[in-house]
Amino acid sequence: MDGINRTPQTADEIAAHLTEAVHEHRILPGMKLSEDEVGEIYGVGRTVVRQALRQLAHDGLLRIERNRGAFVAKPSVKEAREVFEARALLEPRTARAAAERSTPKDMARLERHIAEEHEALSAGEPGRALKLSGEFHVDIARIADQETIEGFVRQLVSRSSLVIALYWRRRNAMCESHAHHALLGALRDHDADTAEDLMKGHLLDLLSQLDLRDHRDEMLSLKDALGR
Amino acid sequence: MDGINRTPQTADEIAAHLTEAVHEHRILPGMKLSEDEVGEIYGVGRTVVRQALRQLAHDGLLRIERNRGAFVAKPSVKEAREVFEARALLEPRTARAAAERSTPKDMARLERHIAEEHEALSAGEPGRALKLSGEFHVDIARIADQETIEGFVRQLVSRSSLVIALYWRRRNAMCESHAHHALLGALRDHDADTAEDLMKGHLLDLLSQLDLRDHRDEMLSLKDALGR
DNA sequence: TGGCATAATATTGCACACAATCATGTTTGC
DNA sequence: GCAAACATGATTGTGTGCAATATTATGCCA
Repeated sequence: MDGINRTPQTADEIAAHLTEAVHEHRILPGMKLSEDEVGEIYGVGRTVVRQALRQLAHDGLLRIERNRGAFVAKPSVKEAREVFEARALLEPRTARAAAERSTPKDMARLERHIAEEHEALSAGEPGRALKLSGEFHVDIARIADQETIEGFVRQLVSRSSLVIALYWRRRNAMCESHAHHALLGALRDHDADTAEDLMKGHLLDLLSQLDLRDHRDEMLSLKDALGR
Repeated sequence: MDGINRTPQTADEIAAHLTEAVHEHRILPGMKLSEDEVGEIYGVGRTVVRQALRQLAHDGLLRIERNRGAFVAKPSVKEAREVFEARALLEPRTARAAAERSTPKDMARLERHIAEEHEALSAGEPGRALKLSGEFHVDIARIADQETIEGFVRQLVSRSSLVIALYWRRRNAMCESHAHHALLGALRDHDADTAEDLMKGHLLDLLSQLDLRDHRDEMLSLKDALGR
């Protein structure tokens, strides 16, 4: 649908593919990504894999330890708060700009996004729903025609996926699609104020559904300090 | 003073060294950074250089063209506006947070920064002054204890250096150190409102001193399209 | 003389081989 | 029996050689 080549070959494509796997929670925090292993999966040498891994590490998704390997990052509680504070600074104002610039074509795209999100939830694929939910936020920055901020939001959404994987309270469902639906309405009506407020509230909702007590990350870091 | 090893060896060190050169306007937009050349300078192989170059490209400082090489990016007018819009979203609120958390140790560090900035201007080293001016902004994010935003600001400051190299109006001096001095005072007094306002105004001042007329970048892109 | 096709050259893209370093399992001494 | 030191295996770090591709130079033809 979106990509022609079925198997990613270049470093950027592999990085994008791995990022998507993180978004869908198919790759979880703490997992090791061996160069040989990844290279064998995609049928490329270690040189290309290394480039992709360093790229993801630069975005904060991986943590490369010298002569140890690349591990999926496990954001600390502080890091989790920082990610959502940064999103709170960037996204509401970006949603306002998007509301002022939105076109019918953008609206159609967002509607399709929401529809797929619903579909994924109905089909019992929370990972795919989460990925689409993140892409929704990136798309708003794209509608605002702010490529620089779009890059930041993309990175923050990726790291948010890790945060959700670690600190999400309820495993069952993310019943947040109505927030996206409301945002869609504000964008269609070019209601900048409402769009900004909705986005701000949406991000606060997300944050409030996280369990960010201090001892949690210490437990996790201990757990893998002894039990891998 | 800051680094023990005089010659950068690892990819991150080389990337930092090159970034510093961009900040000091010793490396200008459009310049080509050959892998062999850079590798010979630092005494390392092309593998390490390639990692550093791709890292800088990911930050938007370089543009890597396939089988062509790495060239220092030349931000378009749109990109320049985006950079300062992103800074306007991030830095004022971050200055507010810094004002609420600033310690005497932080103040001493900032004072030393400003003193060095003055010194560089007096010594007729505008490049070094510009670099220190950028580090001032990054330091405020550090004082706010926001590592994620600090990373974004670091990237935006780097790209701002490129923007200034391309679109700055007056070549003579950047008499903006008084703005940094005023900010220092607000941070010392824990005056969050003033700090936020000062930062916002400071960024607007910077933007207003740029010549962002539309034809400028087309001229530049034409110039190197035919005359290298 | 100007335009185009072709050959030569230089630079990057990639895979591979060797070196360095860390983790693990074994052995030895107390 | 326990701890520490050592040897072994595995994984990453880096340099180098070959292949692919873009640019430049050259010669031919109109």
